[in-house]
Amino acid sequence: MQSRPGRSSATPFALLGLLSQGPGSGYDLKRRAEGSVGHFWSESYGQIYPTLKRLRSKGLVTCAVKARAGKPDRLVYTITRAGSKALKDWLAATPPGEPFRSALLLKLFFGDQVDPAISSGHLSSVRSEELDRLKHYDRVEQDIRRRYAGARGMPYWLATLSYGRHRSRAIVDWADETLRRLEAGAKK
Amino acid sequence: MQSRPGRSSATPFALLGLLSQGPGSGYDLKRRAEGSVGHFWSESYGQIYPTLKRLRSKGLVTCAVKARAGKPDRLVYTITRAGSKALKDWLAATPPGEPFRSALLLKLFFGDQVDPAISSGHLSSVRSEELDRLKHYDRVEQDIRRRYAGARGMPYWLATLSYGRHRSRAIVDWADETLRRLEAGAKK
DNA sequence: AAATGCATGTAACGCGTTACATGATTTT
DNA sequence: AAAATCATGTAACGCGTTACATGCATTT
Repeated sequence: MQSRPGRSSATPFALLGLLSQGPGSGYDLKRRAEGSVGHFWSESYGQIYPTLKRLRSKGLVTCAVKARAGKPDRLVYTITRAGSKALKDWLAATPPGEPFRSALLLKLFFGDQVDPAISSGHLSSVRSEELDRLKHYDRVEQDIRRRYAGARGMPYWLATLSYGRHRSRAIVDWADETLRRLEAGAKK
Repeated sequence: MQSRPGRSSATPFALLGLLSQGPGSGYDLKRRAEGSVGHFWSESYGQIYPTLKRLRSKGLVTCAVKARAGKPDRLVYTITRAGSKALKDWLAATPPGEPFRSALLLKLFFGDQVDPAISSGHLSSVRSEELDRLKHYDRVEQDIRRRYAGARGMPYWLATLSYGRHRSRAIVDWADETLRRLEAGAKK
């Protein structure tokens, strides 16, 4: 799309991507996101509903009202040819460098201001969080291999999972190494 | 500090942390940040100047005007006892889980919508970016070891650098692995 | 009777970046 | 003569989250 200087948001394209896997309501997309791109992407309703309306006004999706007895109406969105084109163009564009900000590293960086046990504590915490994540990834992998066996997207889905594994593994290793070093330094 | 539900920003504490290493103006702090926490934290003037004023109104820093012939006046901020206390309290508090969002992974996840060469291209790009970063980290390490030899904070500064290395290394490994797998899958 | 799930949406808020405004000095 | 550096700030904007509002159905 256009967009002056800084502007740009991946959110509309995340939604188009999810819709490329099948029509759905805003509510659906939220749940679908949690069960797939959830490890590295999240959307809130405050983003989803307005964005779907904008996508519709641009002709990138269509919307149909599905009334169902007893339950609330659903607004089911479907991606259009134009939407599919827009998605593909975005996918082809070089992703922006991701500026990363870490409060953990900030705390660690100023670690000499506090008792070393505090920094060690932070490190131990993230270490165990990342170990939990690694276990979680194992479960997710088995789950999607079973549920979507043979799907064309599978290699790509597994690739994003693998990223998570490498990332978590690296953090665990770093935490171990850093805990050892800080301990050794304090003992001196 | 307090702060209802969602609120919280590490920015004031990043500035307090930088001021704990010595007094400085907003301009100074920006440059100081770039040369130290720059790899994992950044602040813009739009954040720095208003935040310094707020810190001052809370008594966490003091401000003195330094006039210098020829050059513009400087507003030099100094951390107070109360500021130092606030910083230490923040450092001791458990850092929040960091929600990470990646446009790269989003593009890769929907990779089956486009030519595989596009995903491979993205992977190659990040791979070489991270390799560049690794080289950069080497230079930075030599630099700070020389310039600040013996400093109390050194082990902590090196720890954050090490994080960057582990992270970059992991991304390179992942990219290599993923490039191989996608290639193998396409050939089948 | 209360809580949870389904389903859609809006309003308010906070954070952070970018762009702009100003103005003198020094470097190219 | 033009550009970069020093130095401080404000205004506008965009993104994203949280909280709120509504209302019916099902589960506890």
